[in-house]
Amino acid sequence: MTRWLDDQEQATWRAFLGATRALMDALDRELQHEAGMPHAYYEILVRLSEAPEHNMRMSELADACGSSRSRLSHAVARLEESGWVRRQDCPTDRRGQLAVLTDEGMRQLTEAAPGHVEGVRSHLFDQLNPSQVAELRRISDAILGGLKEHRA
Amino acid sequence: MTRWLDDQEQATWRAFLGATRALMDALDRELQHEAGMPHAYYEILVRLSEAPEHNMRMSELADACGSSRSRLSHAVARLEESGWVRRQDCPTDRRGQLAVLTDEGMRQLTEAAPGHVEGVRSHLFDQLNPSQVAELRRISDAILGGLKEHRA
DNA sequence: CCGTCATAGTTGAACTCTCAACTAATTAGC
DNA sequence: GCTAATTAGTTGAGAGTTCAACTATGACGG
Repeated sequence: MTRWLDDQEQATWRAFLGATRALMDALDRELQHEAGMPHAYYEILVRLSEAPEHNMRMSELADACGSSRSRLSHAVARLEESGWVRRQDCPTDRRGQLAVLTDEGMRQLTEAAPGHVEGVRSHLFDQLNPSQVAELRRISDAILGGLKEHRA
Repeated sequence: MTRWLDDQEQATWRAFLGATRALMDALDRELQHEAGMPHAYYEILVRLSEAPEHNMRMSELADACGSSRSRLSHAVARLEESGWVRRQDCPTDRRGQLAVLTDEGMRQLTEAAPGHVEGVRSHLFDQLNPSQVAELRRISDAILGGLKEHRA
């Protein structure tokens, strides 16, 4: 009954696994080394920096980062200790919290960004031709689409 | 100086990030739920099951799994507690250790495999057409190749 | 041989993530 | 309005990962 992987699929799966793991590990290591934060935390700062007023509801932010609420809660607690984010009560829903990017957080992000972008470019985009980039986009969208359906 | 990402690259990067994260999270959750182990541990069992005599040197195994030595050491310790792997002194190098898949470990793997493969198929391959699978393979190889060069 | 350097693997602490349980506030049904 | 069900977010414990420090063995140059 099991629909096993054929050789082509098996090889693709292992290559994909190896590549994404190595890529993420490299970016995480670089970011940790140069900016003192893991990639997941960097992404939180990015999302906040793009939000109006540099703030977002916790849930919104969790969705944007593809993170669980719990994970985000712990992460924001950590970022608060660093002084890069602060929490604020939501004015329209008394259950809610806003995560707000501080000026110091924005400064950190501005410092970290060039190095990280260079990492993404050199490890990923420099290795692919334009049509591969386009295809990677379509492939990623397809995977994400499938997973969203599964959840529904 | 910084080679920033253009819109197409930015969108591709975020889609890729979201897709791989969601995919790995889903597979990890399924494996944890159905087999009581994370994906990284499953991979260790797979590699051992493919090795002659069901055993491998720790370093070899770490390389095969794209894992650090430390990570593997902790993981094998955990798998040893579960009785799925055991350690054995290497006969040719007194510094070395062999990780050996136990019969019970093999049984666990055999039980876990169909569910996991179904996950990989439904979440990944069912979402892609054959040419996308082929392209994903080439893209993954390119990324991996680039990272290996970087290290050298 | 002997000192130096590299390799194999482990360890503990600090950190991050997951999961389930929990509080508190909002919404929906009757 | 009042109770029940959702939703927002937090918390603590347990599990996995990272990093640097460490032990022990093997390899190499003189």
